[in-house]
Amino acid sequence: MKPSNEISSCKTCVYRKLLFDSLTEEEYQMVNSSRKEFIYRRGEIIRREGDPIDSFLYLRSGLIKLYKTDRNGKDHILSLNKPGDFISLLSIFSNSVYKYSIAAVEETKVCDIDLVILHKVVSTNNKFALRVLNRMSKVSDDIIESQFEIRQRQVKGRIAFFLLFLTNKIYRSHEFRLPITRREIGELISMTTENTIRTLSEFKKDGIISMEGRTINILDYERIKGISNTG
Amino acid sequence: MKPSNEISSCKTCVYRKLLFDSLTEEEYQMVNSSRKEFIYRRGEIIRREGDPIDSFLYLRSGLIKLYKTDRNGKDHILSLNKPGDFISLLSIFSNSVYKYSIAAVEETKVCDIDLVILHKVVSTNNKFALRVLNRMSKVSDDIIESQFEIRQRQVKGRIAFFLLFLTNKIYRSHEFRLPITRREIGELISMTTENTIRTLSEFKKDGIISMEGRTINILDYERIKGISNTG
DNA sequence: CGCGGCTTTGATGTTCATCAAGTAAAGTGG
DNA sequence: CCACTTTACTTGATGAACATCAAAGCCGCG
Repeated sequence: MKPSNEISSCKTCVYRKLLFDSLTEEEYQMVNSSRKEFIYRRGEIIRREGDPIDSFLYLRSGLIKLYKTDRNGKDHILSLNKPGDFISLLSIFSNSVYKYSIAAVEETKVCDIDLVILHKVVSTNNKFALRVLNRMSKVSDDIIESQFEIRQRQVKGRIAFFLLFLTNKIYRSHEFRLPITRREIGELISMTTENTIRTLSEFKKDGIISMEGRTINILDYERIKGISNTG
Repeated sequence: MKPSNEISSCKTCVYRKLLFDSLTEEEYQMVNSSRKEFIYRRGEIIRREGDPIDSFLYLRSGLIKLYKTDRNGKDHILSLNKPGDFISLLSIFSNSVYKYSIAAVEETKVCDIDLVILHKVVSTNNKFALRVLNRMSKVSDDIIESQFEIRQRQVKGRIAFFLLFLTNKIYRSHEFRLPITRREIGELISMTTENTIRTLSEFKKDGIISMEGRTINILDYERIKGISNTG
């Protein structure tokens, strides 16, 4: 991790409108003066479960995973998040330590605001507080939602569901590079690496996707949708 | 569902201290005057997924389940909640409809506050707003946490985990009546009714619990803990 | 008193994890 | 930059874990 050389302007930030819009000029200056930027490379851990929470984080660019390591040392990925989603969960208002680990799965730029400053603004600006909280609660809701979708499917349905997620939510394209390894896909949708690979290979053999290493092309979108809906 | 005959006093309510403490007398009167109480019997649905959210609900007594029905009509229980937990999730600030269904699993008393009133108080009283939101976020966090615990275990570990949940979190006793059917246990910990029954029977045969219908007695707590930790 | 939901057990088959073994790719340090 | 190491990827074989199917007893309730 390294501090970003040039701090990006807030003028062009998605959050500016989304969130900081409701701040007074004075409040905004306060937030902005404490703001730091960091860049993390693929694989770097941004925060570790149990780390003290002393700042409010949000994603400027890139892609991160929220995950948790179980008693056998196996990681379980709770969600992949992109700019517009928050990294900090609601725990920043109730917990003193992170409940999940956060890692970059591609080069990622993160803004970091001192939690003391954020608390100050939140306690004086109600509109802002509600916006922040709404936004953060969406992350939790999405995790619960996707786990519900995963747990009702078997392996083929899970892979299809995951491919649709990338197609529609992350890349908005039928062609993309898988952002995570096959092992991580398994950690996200609760199956083994081997079955992840086998299922992807099967989809390829059946001609519903093409696949060269990490590059995926959705050839038969409707059929994938069908598998996701019935598998 | 029926309106409660006598409205319980707020003086003795767990939430009074937890939450309403931070209200001014005027705010409190406003909340309280809009407050209604309802009693639901075992099996009654309190809210259905998709219902409009027009009130803020909290549990006075009893036990409820949050659940969601999948595309095959199978229910998946997300959590069991008792007084002190909120029923309304964070969606009350961001969504117009419920994302989950809520049903009583035993006779349950619910307080109902008009959402317009709640919003008004929230927007003027910051301390109260944060308390409400913290409290609600705990429900989401708990769901994510328990799904994480469930998905890393196989059937015996799941049943053991569930028994520990009842013992430690719900009843604080080694002897209790199962609040839900075996089918519902399966819906909660993602396994079939048959395997739920088989596993419970096995625990009984092995002498680590006793079981007469719904009545369970934890005979060998340490062994159950062991199974939950390694199963 | 009969119907439907809950409970139980056994038999059977499918799905999936595990194990093994090898190739390919990507870091890493001299 | 190349040898070395590690991590990622892949396929096949095997067996364990678990779902499904079937059949029957039980219980509460209208």
